[in-house]
Amino acid sequence: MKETENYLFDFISRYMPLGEAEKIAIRESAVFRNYQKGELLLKQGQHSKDGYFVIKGCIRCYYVIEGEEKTTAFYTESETLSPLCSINQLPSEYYVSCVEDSLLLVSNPQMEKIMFEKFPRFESLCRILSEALLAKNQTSFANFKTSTPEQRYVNLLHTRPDLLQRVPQYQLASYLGITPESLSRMRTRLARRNK
Amino acid sequence: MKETENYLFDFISRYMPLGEAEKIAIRESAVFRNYQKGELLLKQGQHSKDGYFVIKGCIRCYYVIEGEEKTTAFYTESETLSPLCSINQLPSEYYVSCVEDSLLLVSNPQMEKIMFEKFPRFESLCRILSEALLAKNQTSFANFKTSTPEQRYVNLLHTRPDLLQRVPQYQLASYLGITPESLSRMRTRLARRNK
DNA sequence: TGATTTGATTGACTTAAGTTAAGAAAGGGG
DNA sequence: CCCCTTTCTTAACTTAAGTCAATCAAATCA
Repeated sequence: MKETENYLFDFISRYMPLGEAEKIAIRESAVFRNYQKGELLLKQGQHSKDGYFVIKGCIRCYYVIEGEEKTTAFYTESETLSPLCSINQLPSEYYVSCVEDSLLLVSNPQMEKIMFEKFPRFESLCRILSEALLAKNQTSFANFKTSTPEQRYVNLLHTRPDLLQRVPQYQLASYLGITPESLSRMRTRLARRNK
Repeated sequence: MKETENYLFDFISRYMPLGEAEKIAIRESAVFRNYQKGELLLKQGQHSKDGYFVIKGCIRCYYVIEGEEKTTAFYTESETLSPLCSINQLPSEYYVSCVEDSLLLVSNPQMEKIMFEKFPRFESLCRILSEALLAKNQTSFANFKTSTPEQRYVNLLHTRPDLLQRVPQYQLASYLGITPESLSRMRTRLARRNK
């Protein structure tokens, strides 16, 4: 457990140095949980305000549209899945499942509220993190819009090469906005071209 | 000016009720600025930490890729453009320009810091707003990924019908992830189909 | 191990997007 | 009002993605 706490502290300190008292507070209230490969953390229709910070493993968001899974996001080590429905109070439109056995830090607004009251700097931290996530998300979206499927794939190859190993190809396909068949053909096309 | 302040207060109060002292503080430090149609608020390569809240008008983000403008976002009344480069300190990769004469509230981290120190609740507000923006952005991205160009266009027709009037079609095209020619053909296709 | 499920590939065909180029329509400024 | 710029449309052609179906490979499990 010591190790996973240090992992978390290292991550946080990239954004804000932590005092001892604050570390203790986190140690006392942080909830770490293990999930198994294939486990569902959230189903469509459920109400959940939980957020997840990935210590180890990989989780995935997907929609089911006309019976088809459409994967929209993967979260791996040091990445945060923040809930979409916490503000509007609507039921979830998507699923969250575990791609691998994973260790996650789980949070929710009630826990955060308590922490913010005790340590206002945590709210500062969360604001900064949230702004950073927003910036990252906007950049990814812009990148997606301005690229062809092939450019997206090549880009993924460079920016997150691990994903190609960790995740089945049919999930990557919808993540890239195409069908599994198209991705398969694209790969053979690229292989032929680079030979 | 009274009117534009009230507009801002109304927006904020959707998220958090404001006390009189807080309203006064905003009144004293808020910077409103008018921009003309076509004016550039940010150029590629510039360093800027300014954020913009649109009181009236429309602004647009676009990249220039191989000489082509690729529009990635429009911001209209009550929407916020938060800077992407404030954290990483990198030069901007995109442009921001005014689609129409616009009235904007301008902010930057220095101003925010002063406000946060005087009124910690502002930081709370900014955290909440930022989380809401993140959720909205993630939902838009997921929607984009899981839709065909045609579905995106039809969806835009329903969710932001005003944009089609305010913005030239070639800018909408890249916003939808397609070329102007494709959008034009798509429109005739749809018109023929619905007749 | 053998059987079953799951994931990846391939092929044939359809559809729509990208590209290039030309011309028409609309809008703004003098 | 006309000219010029900007925006939109149309056409012909190329390319690649979607779809459906069959097959192949690999992982899982009884």
